[in-house]
Amino acid sequence: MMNEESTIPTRFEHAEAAEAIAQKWDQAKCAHAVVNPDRKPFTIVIPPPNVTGALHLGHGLNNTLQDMVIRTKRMQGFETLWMPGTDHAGIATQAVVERRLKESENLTRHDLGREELVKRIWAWKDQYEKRILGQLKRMGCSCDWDRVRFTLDDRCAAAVRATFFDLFGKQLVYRGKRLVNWDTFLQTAVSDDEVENVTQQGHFWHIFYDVIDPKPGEPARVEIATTRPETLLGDTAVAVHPDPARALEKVASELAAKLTDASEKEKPLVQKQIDELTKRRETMLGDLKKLCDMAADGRMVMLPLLDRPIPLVADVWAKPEMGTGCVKITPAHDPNDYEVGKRVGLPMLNILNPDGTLNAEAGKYQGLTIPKARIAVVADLDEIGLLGDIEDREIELPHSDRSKTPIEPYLADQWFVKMDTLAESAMQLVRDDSVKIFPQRFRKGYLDWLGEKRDWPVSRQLWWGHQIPIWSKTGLSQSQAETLVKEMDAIVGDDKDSIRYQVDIAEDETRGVFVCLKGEGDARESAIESLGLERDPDVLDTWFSSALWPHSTLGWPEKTPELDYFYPTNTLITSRDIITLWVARMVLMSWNNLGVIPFREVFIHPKILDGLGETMSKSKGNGVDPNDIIDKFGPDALRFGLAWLATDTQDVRMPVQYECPACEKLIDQTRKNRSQPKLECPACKASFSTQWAETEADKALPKGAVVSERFETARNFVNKLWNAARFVLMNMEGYKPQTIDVDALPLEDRWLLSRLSTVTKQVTEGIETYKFAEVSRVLYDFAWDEFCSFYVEIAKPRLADDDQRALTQAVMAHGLDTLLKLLHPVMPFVTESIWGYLGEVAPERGLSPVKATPFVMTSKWPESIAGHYDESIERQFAEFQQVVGAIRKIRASQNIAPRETLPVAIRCSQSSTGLLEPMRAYLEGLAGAEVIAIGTDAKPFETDGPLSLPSIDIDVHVDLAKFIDVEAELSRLEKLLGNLVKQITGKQQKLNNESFVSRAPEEVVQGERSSLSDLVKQRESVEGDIKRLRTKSI
RNA sequence: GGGCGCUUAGCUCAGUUGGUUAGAGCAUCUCGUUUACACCGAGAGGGUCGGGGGUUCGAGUCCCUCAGCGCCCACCA
Repeated sequence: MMNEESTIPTRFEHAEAAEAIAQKWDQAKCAHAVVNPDRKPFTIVIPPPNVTGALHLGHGLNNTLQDMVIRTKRMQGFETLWMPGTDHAGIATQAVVERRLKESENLTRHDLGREELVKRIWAWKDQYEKRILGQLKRMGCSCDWDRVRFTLDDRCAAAVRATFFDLFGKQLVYRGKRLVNWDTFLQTAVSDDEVENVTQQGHFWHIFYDVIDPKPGEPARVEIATTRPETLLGDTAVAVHPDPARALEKVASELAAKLTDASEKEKPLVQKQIDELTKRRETMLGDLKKLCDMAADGRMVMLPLLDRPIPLVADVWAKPEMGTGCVKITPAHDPNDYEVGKRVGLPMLNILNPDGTLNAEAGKYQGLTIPKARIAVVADLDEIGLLGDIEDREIELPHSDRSKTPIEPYLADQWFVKMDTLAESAMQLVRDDSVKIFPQRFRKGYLDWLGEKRDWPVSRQLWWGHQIPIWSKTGLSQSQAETLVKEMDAIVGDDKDSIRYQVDIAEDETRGVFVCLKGEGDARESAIESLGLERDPDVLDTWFSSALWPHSTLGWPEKTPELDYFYPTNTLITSRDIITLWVARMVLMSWNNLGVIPFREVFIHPKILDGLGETMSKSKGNGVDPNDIIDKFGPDALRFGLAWLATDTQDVRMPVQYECPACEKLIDQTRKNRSQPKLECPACKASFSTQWAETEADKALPKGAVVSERFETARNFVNKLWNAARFVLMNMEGYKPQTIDVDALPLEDRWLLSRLSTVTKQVTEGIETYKFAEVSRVLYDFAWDEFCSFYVEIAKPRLADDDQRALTQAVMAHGLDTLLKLLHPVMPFVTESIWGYLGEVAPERGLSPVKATPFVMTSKWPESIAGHYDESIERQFAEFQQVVGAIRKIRASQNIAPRETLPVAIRCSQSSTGLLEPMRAYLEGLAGAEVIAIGTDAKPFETDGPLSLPSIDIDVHVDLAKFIDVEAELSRLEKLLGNLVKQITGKQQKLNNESFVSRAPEEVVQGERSSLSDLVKQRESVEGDIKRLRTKSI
C-alpha cells in the first residue's frame, strides 16, 4: 500500500506539471487524428494566426474555445482533428520585416532584391511560427501537431495554383484597372490599412475653365475648386449635378429639420449653414442649372494649360452645396473621380510615373515632381488669369505608414475575382442554413457584404505571397497577337488541362496575351518566357490562400483520404472582424472547388478589450501575451478565465496591469503609462522596462509583464479543485471498487448523482451551443458550492464511520472522476494531473467499476443519466442548505465561536423530517448545531432565536441561553420583521388587485397566495419571539 | 451617413419564453487558522437595472424615444 500523504503534492505546481503532462500527451499521440472508418470524424481548422508576431489574449480566447470543443468531442468518441497552422499575412509580415531591415541595417527591399527579401521573411516566419506554436502548446491546445500547415507551404501553394487556374479557365478572374495607394518613395502600392490620414495646412485653389463656344446667356467659364491643382493635367471632364435645384432643396430641408432638433449650442452653427445655402441658391443655382443643360447637350470646356477640350458631364458626385458646385474629374488619380469616370464612361488618364514624377501626358510639366508641378501649374494659371481665390484650409492627406510620404492614388492593372455567382452561392448556403452562424445576428453582415457582389481585387504589389501564375505580353498589335497565339498553340499542344491562355483587348485597342499555368515549376515556363512573355510580379491577396484553408490543409486538389474523411469540417470558431474577409470567402471557394460547404457551423466569439474599452494591440502597448498570464496564473487559469468571460452578448473588457518584476505588485495600465519605456513601481520603487524600452540602460532593466488580475478567480478555482481532490485522495486508504446499487444509496449520495446528471447535461449542451461562459459558471458553482462545500463536508463524518466509509469512498471517487472529465476541456492540465493520482489509489472506479483510462483526455465523456435525476431530492437538499444557512446567520449575528455548539430545534413537516432526521450529524458539521428536536411538534426554546424560512414550512429554533446578546438579537429580529411586513403588504396589495387575480395565470396567483400565508406565519413567529425577548430583558 | 451591439452593485459581468425580495467574481467591512484549501471558511454592507414615455394584472426582460459608449462598413473635391 502506498503512503497516501506523499502521493499528491500539497500545491499544484502548474509549470512543472503542465510540461510533463504535455509531453505525455504528445508521446501517446492523444491529439493525433487518423482516417478511421469506425468512428465519426469531427474537424476544426484553426484560424491561422499571422506570423507577424506573437499571439495575444484574443488568440488565447479563440484557441481556448476551439480546444474546449475539440476535447469534448474527442471524449465523446469522435475522431477529432484540430488542424493547426499559421498564415503568411502578406503585407503585414513584409512590412514588419522591411521596417526591421531599415532600422537595423538601413536597407530597403530594393537594396536586397526580391529573392533575398523573401528569404529574410522566411527566416522571420520560422522564428515566429515556432513561437506561436509554442504558445499554443503551452496553452494546452490539442491540435494535431503532425499536420502543421502554413498558407505559403507547398501544399497550400498547389491549392492556390489549382484554384486560380480554375477561375481563370471559367473566366472568373479578369484583369482590370484599379486605383491603388501608391507610395512614390518605396515605389509600391500599400494597402488601405497602411494609409494614415494626416491633417495638414493646405490650400483650396479656385480655377476657371473656359467654356468652348459659349452661347449668349451661358456662363463663359466654369469655376472649380481643388486642393490638388496639378491633377488638372489628368482631368478628363468637369462634372455638375444633374438636378442641382432638387439637390439643394433636399439639403435645405435636412438642415431645417436639424435646426428644430438642434441643441442651443448647435443652433447658431446650423443657422449659419442655412444662410450660406440660401445665398448659394440665389447666386449660383441659375448657373448650375445652365451648366447642367449644357452637360446634357454634350458641351465641352477647355482644360487650361494643356488646351485639351474635355466634356461637361452630369453626375451626382458634384454636390451643388459644396465648393463651387462643379468638380473637376481626374479618374486616374482620385477614387471618387474614378467612380464617376466609370459611371459616365470617361477616359482614365494616368499622368504619373511610378517614382511620382509626371509623365508625358503632362506635356511641358513632364519630369517634375508633384510638389514642383503644383507650384508651376498654379503660377502658370495665375499668369493666364485663370486662377481665382486661394483659400487656406485644413486638408486630410493620406500618408504611407511606412515611408511617411504622401500617397498618390494611382491607376494600375490588377487581377480581380468576379464575385456575382460565387457570392450568390455563398449567400444561399447561409440563407438555407447549410452553414449556420452563431450568434445569429452576424448573418446579416455576412449577407449584406456578399450582397454587394463587389469584385474582389486579388493582386498585391508585394514580394511575400503566392506569385500570380500568369505570364503575359501586352501592347501588341493585332497581327503580333495572332502570331503569338500560333506560337502558344504549339507550346500548349494537346495538353489543355494544365495551361490556358486568353487574349484581351485593351482600351487603346492593343492586344495582350495572358497565360496561366496550373503547376509549379512547369517545364513550359521557359518556352513561354522565350516568347517574350513575363511573369506577373504581383502576389495574391493573403485572403486568397486563407480562403482555401479548410480544404487545402487536407490535401486538396489531391483527392486524399483525409479530405474524403474529415471534410467538410464541423465548426469554425473565429472573431467577428473577419466574417466577410475570411468566412465568406471560404464558403464560396469551397463551393467553387469542391461543391460542398467548408464547415457546418460558425461561432463568432467576442473581442477582448482593455480596461479603457480599446482593442488590444501591440502598437498600443496594451496587448497581453498569454505566456505572461500562464507564468503568473497557470494555463488552466488562463483558459478558465477566458471561457468564464466569453459570453455572446458583450465584448470582454479586461483591465490590464503591469506586474512589477521586483515585488509583483500590479500597477494599473493607463493611456499615459502604457507608452513609457520604463516605469517605477509605486510600492518598492524599483524601475522596470516595458515593450517600448529602447536605450541600452532601459533594456537592461527587468521587464514588467502585462497581466490582468481578472484571472485570479480562475487561479483560485484551480487551487480549490486541487485541494478538494487532495482531500478525496487522502481519504482513499483501503478503497476497494464496488458495484453501487443506486437505489439503496443514502440521500446525500443520490443527491450527488442527481446533481452530476444535471450538470453533465448542462455542460454537454452548453458546449454544443457555444455557451462557454455558462458552462464555466455551471462547473464553477457545482464544483465549489456543491461538491466541495457540501458533498465533501458531508463526507467527513461518513469517512470516519467504518460502516459508511467504503461506500462513501466509492461514490466520492466516482464523483471526482466525473467532475474531472467535465472540467477537462476547459482545464486540461490540472484535471489530467489529478486523474493520474486518482488512478493510483482508485484505478477501478465508477458505479459499475471499470479500469480508468490512462488519460482523462482520452476518457469517455460522462453521460447524463436520466434516472439519476431526482427533483424531490434536489429540492429537499435545498431545504437542508437553507436550514444550514439560517443557523450560520444567527451564529454570525450573535458572534458565537465556531467551537461552541448551538442547540437547535427544527419544526417542520412530516416529509421534511424524513430528510432532516438522517442529516443531524451534518448539521453539526456544517453549522455547529446540536439538534435537540426535529418534527412537527418541535418547540421553541425559552431563550429563542427563531429562524423562519420563507417558502418552505420550517421554523428553526435556536437556544441562545448561553450566548444571547439581547440587543443584537432584537435588532436582527426587528429588521427581519420590517422586511416581512414590507413583503406581506406588497403581496396583499397584489392579491387585492382585482385584475391581477382575474388575469394572471392561476398558478401564479396560487403561488402568491401560499407564499403570503407562509410570510404571515413567519411574521407571527417573529413577533412572538420579539415579545418574549423583550419580557425577558426587562 | 448605414449596420450591429452595449449601458444592471465601487470594478468586470450574468440574468433563459415578462411572474416571489435582481445574482456572481473582485474590492470593502466583521468574525474565524476545526487536520483538503487563507489562492480558505462564515457573515454583512452596497443596485429607483442610462433618462423619458408606452404595452401589460405584472417590465431589468417587449415597443417607442433621447443620451452616452464600442465595433464594422461607407464617405469626407
